[in-house]
Amino acid sequence: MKKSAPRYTHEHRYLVAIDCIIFGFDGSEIRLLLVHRGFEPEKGKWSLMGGFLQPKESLEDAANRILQQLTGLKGVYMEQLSVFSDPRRDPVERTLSVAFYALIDIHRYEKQLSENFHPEWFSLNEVPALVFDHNHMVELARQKLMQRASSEPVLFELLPDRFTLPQVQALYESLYGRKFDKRNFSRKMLSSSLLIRQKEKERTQSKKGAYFHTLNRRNHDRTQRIIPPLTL
Amino acid sequence: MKKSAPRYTHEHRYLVAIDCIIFGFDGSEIRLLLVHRGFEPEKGKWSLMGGFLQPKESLEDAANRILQQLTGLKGVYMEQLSVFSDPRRDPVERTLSVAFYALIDIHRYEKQLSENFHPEWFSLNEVPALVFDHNHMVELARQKLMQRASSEPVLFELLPDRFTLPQVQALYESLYGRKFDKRNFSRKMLSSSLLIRQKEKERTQSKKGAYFHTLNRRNHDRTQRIIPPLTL
DNA sequence: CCAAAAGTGTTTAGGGTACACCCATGT
DNA sequence: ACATGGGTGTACCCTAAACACTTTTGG
Repeated sequence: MKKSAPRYTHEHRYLVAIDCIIFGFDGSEIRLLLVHRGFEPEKGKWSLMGGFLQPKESLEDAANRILQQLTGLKGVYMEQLSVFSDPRRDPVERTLSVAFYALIDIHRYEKQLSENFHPEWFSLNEVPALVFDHNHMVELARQKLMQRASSEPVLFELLPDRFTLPQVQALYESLYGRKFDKRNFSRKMLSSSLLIRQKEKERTQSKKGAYFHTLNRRNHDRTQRIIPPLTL
Repeated sequence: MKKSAPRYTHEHRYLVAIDCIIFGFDGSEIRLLLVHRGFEPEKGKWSLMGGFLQPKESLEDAANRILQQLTGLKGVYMEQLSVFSDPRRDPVERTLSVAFYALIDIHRYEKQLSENFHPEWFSLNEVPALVFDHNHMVELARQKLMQRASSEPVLFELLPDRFTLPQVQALYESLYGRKFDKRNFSRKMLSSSLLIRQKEKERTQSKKGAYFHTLNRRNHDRTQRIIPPLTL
């Protein structure tokens, strides 16, 4: 009730940061790309890749810019997670942070681009202590991704253009921390008509070889529950 | 570990607003509480209830403050929806807006408290043109609520302490814009053991009267998919 | 007695789950 | 030949969906 006719001129302004939770998949488990924080406070500690919002960009623009700085990738799948706004989350000055999570094909990631940040991939199960509330962000992103992936085929964003069914299964198992039955899993996947089986096989993982598949982009568009609830 | 730290002196700072999408249920359909915007630009147009973030509060604090200003209610179910950050969304000055949606028991809402804002309840199907990107926010909130409600019993936040099964069904039907089969619906609801049937009946809607029910808060806590997917 | 809404049970079909064996190949 | 991982089919169960009649009571 304190302002009867609020003018913008009397309002406070805040720093706005973007932090990116970058997921990748190494073929057997989901990983997280972290960097060494390059400035005080908490310089040198592990951190999510982040940056400040610039005057002429939207948050989505900023997130893409930051992601590209680190990975060299553009046009990556990305989603807003949440804003973190505890007044004391950054001890230097009050800063709001908008967290985004991104799913990238780990093989397209170009190491050399980002040497300044000393980035490293961590297993989702072995995330080190991070600056500020970044551990919390990671945990929330994991949960949201689990939820999302149970109703939409987003996890394919983590896979290369050609992938095998056992790879897909390993991906789901890694995210949900569970084993799935091979037969049921492949039946579900194939019945979605999301996958197109190739003639070639992948032969490094087994003697018999596993068929490569590609995504059927046509069906991929429909956000309908193509992948059934997965009975999580 | 922290040293006397530099401020982030070269970074820009931004206005941060909060906008609340306030849902209610009048017994037959879901409604939206809108206010007359009290200041320029777009003064007098319909708008979501909003306000600016204050220096010592988190966004959640601010959203609760704003909601209480308008409705007199505290401790309301509320959730962060998204941040809207198009650089040109507010023509006066760049403003980020964090949208929250809230579910309130429309009967607890106290008209008199909020006369300054000339609030009015609108049917979700007849939302007028709103300022800035508020129509977009409403649409997104509706979608998110639908999603949420299909896996968690959140919609009970819209109902009074005692309610009838036909009311619950009308609520779901209003949100999803579909009819459900009475028999299947009540079986699902009752099998969740979320509801406790009372001895009294509600008698204004029908001659026979419908049993009141209350929420079983014990089961309500488990976020597990108590309410089955509802086959949307 | 009639209108209006509330309450209740059965059948069927589809999808999820559990479960075990053969296949292809490199060593 | 054998070890390793890849691929496939069947039976059961549970849940969702479709569907219609009886009950209550105010007018």
